[in-house]
Amino acid sequence: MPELPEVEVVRRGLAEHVVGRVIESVVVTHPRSVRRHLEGAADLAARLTGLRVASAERRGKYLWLTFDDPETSLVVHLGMSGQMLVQPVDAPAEKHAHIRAGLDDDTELRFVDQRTFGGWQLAPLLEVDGTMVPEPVAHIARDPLDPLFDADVAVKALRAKQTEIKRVLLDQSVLSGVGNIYADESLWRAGLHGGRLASGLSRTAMHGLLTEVGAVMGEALAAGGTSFDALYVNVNGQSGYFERSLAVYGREDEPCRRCGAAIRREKFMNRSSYSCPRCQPKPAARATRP
DNA sequence: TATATCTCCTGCGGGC
DNA sequence: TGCCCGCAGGAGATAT
Repeated sequence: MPELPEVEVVRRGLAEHVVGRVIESVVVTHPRSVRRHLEGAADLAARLTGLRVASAERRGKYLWLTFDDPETSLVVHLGMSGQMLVQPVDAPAEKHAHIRAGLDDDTELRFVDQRTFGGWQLAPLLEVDGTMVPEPVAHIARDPLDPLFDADVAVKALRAKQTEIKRVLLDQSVLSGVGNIYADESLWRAGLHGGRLASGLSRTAMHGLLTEVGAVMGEALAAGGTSFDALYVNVNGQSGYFERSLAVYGREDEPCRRCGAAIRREKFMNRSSYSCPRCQPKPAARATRP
């Protein structure tokens, strides 16, 4: 499941292998992968063809390519299972390769997506808070690895929410880049249960939590990301190693690495949450939702 | 307006 | 062996 570190690994790969290349052809074989491009697959293919890639950018979990045509950007979201692979043009197509863009160096940029939650779309660039971003990314907050990330602003936005802190961590319009895995890891490091009310945390506690979010993401990025299966890989098809460093996610009934208590798994927002019952005590019932 | 819930999708594993 | 069901979860749509 690609979160910020995994997406950044992919962005770096695109910067190395795709920037400077000219797109010579585009073939879309699964319409759902371009469902957010309302003008349709043929329009996307026609407008991409002939463009030279100028840069690979990222905010949170969104990726985009810019081109020598400053009016256009290609926005990519990997969803749960999306991959951006750079392969020799004659390499066998992957089972779920839904978009193939031929480049001018006899390679292909392929969008492979088993669960089809991700996709490509073309969008104009807008200036938001002093930074040019594609229109679909305009509502996404800066992420903790953004050089212009302001922790004080983020703490204020997080504490303004009258709901559980984990729900707010997953809200990309408040703080971007955090998904289910790193939310659980950050909360464990901060010693906070995800059911705590965001507005009930002190500034100091929220700053501490943000510090842990940045730390866990930085460590994951250094390890090349987290991988549970073949669904997350970089542009060369290689997996990361951070899974080995996860303290709580996916470790139900295993001992907490801090206190030894058995890690618990709970349902939250129709997905699993992992925490330590001793290090992360549940808040009073009034502030907890099942 | 803010918050909560539903829906999309596919492959895997477990149970029968 | 084959079928059914639950699970995984990002984010937009819809409901409250």
